[in-house]
Amino acid sequence: MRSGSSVNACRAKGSCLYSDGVSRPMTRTERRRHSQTRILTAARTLFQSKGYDRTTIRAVAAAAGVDPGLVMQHFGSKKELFRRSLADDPAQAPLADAEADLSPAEHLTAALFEQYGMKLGDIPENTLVLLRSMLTYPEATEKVRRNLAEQATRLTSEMTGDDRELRATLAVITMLGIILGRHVLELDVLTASAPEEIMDAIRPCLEALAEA
Amino acid sequence: MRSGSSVNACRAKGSCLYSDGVSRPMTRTERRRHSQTRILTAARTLFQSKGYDRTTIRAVAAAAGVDPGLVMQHFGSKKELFRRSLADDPAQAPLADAEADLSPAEHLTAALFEQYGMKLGDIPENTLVLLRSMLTYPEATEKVRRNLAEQATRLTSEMTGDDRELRATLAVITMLGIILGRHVLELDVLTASAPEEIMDAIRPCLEALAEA
DNA sequence: GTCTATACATAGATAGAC
DNA sequence: GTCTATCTATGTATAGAC
Repeated sequence: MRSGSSVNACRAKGSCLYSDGVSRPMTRTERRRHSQTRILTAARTLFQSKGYDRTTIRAVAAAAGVDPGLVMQHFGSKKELFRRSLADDPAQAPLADAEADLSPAEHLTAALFEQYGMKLGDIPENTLVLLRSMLTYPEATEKVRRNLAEQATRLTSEMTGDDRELRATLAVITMLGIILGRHVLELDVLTASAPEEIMDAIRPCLEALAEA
Repeated sequence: MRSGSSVNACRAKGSCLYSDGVSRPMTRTERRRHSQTRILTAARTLFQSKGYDRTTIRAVAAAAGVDPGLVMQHFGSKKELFRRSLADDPAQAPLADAEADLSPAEHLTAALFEQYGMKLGDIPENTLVLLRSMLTYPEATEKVRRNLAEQATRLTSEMTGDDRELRATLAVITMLGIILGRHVLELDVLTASAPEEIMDAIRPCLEALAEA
């Protein structure tokens, strides 16, 4: 009975309604993609809230409404599932060129806000997945280290002064701290403040770091 | 044979040499304290470097040169062992009163440095144990949240301006970020800089936050 | 006080039925 | 494609011998 098995498949993976409003059985490929997506979404949610170690394959499968074995079938290992949870970054926007009429300090601050500021309100899940595990999962630690160093280097190239590398690093770390405080530690003062308020409050601080 | 068992005990727990240079058998209480200390030291080292989840009772026991069962005997559970690794804070020095001739901004910065600055070079292990697990071990998260909130409140009381609570929180978070970057993430720019350099670089930033 | 042995739970991963 | 059953490893915790 094809319709019967189709109903089962639908229950397992959610709605089977297509854009034309007609419910029909999925192809193998479609169903495969659908499952993968569901699993990946569940994985991201759990990795993000509990970190790598405390997120189990079994819990991911349960949250996705599939069998644990299926998770392995699709992703091969927990490590790989984690990697895939980090991937597919939604358009990691490169730094735009500076407005011509900005001072160096304003420019650096603008660059930081462009990179982080827009994220203060709504951070991509990939980032939060990485941040949550950055202190305890070695692979995540290394990735964060590289990201921060890269961002600091980019800033350094636009700064002056003997200690510009140090100041650039401090600026990057400051933004990291704010994101941690707001989205991971969830300090109530930070979650209660609007992103614009936070940016306004931290701006003088960043501009101070920007100047030699 | 008392001397024989004494030798064994010594090997298990290190030297039995006393201040008078004579090796003699320990009392039960002495040996108990000695074991506890060894276990606690090993636990702190592991919790600090690998975090709560990846630190196993077995690894702690191995590092301390004792049996896993003994760890349980002394501390009852892993949670409790972790708590004890956080305790015994070496003199959590209260904030000293401000020098009379400091501006409010300088005062706040001085207060932060007194609290954190001295730690930039040499952080108590207890603190690092807590920080390493603060993103993944709920009990640690909560403790950090409380600590930060408390410190921010203390600063807020000495500040002015509508957004002083927010700015105080940002100041505290900034210091946290630096400590994380230097001692946990171990960003090479930060580990390579002297504490004084870092303090000099971040001072204008903190003073900017201190002013309404 | 300390260690051996083990109970008990839960993890990641694999093999094969459907 | 998906699920059941299971293997294997490892963890915390306990009971009892020494």
